[in-house]
Amino acid sequence: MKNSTHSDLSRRERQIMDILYKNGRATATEVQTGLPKPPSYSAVRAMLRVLEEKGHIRHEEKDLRYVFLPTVPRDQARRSAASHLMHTFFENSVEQTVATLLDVSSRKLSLDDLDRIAALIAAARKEGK
Amino acid sequence: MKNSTHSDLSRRERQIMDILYKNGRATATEVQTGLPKPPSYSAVRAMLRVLEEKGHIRHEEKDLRYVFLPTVPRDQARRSAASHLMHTFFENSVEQTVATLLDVSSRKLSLDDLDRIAALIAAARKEGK
DNA sequence: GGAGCAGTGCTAGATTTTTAGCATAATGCT
DNA sequence: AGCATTATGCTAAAAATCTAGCACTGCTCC
Repeated sequence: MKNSTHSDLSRRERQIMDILYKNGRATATEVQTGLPKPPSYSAVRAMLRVLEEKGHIRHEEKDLRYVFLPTVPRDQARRSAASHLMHTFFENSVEQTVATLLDVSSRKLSLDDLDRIAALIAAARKEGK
Repeated sequence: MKNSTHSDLSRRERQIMDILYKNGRATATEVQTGLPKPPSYSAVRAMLRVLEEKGHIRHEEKDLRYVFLPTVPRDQARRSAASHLMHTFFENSVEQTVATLLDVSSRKLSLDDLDRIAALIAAARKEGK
């Protein structure tokens, strides 16, 4: 069993996984167009094959095409990505992380959004009690 | 000038940058020990040299040793890492991101912590108004 | 029915990454 | 002074990544 931390993927592999996590699933062509400085189609296919061999992704057949998706469930991937971010950049401080998130996207937040976020805090408080 | 998105670093380069962002700064030896499956000291040095050539890091001399640090200021790196996370895994939703952060570290959060986070929301609300 | 897509599988080769090894310089100790 | 230790600089080469090309299959639409 491979311990597949996001951080021991190669550059292209990581870029591909990012697309897959973002979209949930994607065909080879979609991956190709999503990639920075897109390589040839065959190149993408080869990389997908390797990722599959390594167990990071799997494919399903949909209307005669392959659709690729991560083997690790999205929720789990999210959690570990979030942990890694906090750990690497924010000294594991939720507070600092949230502060930055709010700051980065302050333009796009409505009052309703803020209400919902506040509700999350309240819920956490109740839970912790 | 290189457009240095975090995502077009090689595997080792990324691992090294993570250590540097986490610690703020580090000597070659510290980088070495921080690396998963640590390679030889010379290997680390070589990679640091490359990272420096590419402009991702620089070094200062401290007591006759080199101390390496990222060229991009920590705050800026934080912001773009946080953005990338939200974008890749959370459909740009602050709310969902925060929910996951809270969940992941619920054990470690005191009521005070939650108060401070709530205060951030309140501040954002005031600001937006 | 066959020409033209659009997809897959595989392989060989170029390019990058990653690594170790060796030479050299400065320090500190005996 | 001489030696061990701990740095740095550089280079060659192993290993891994990344890429393109070709062969094959199945579909569709003249």
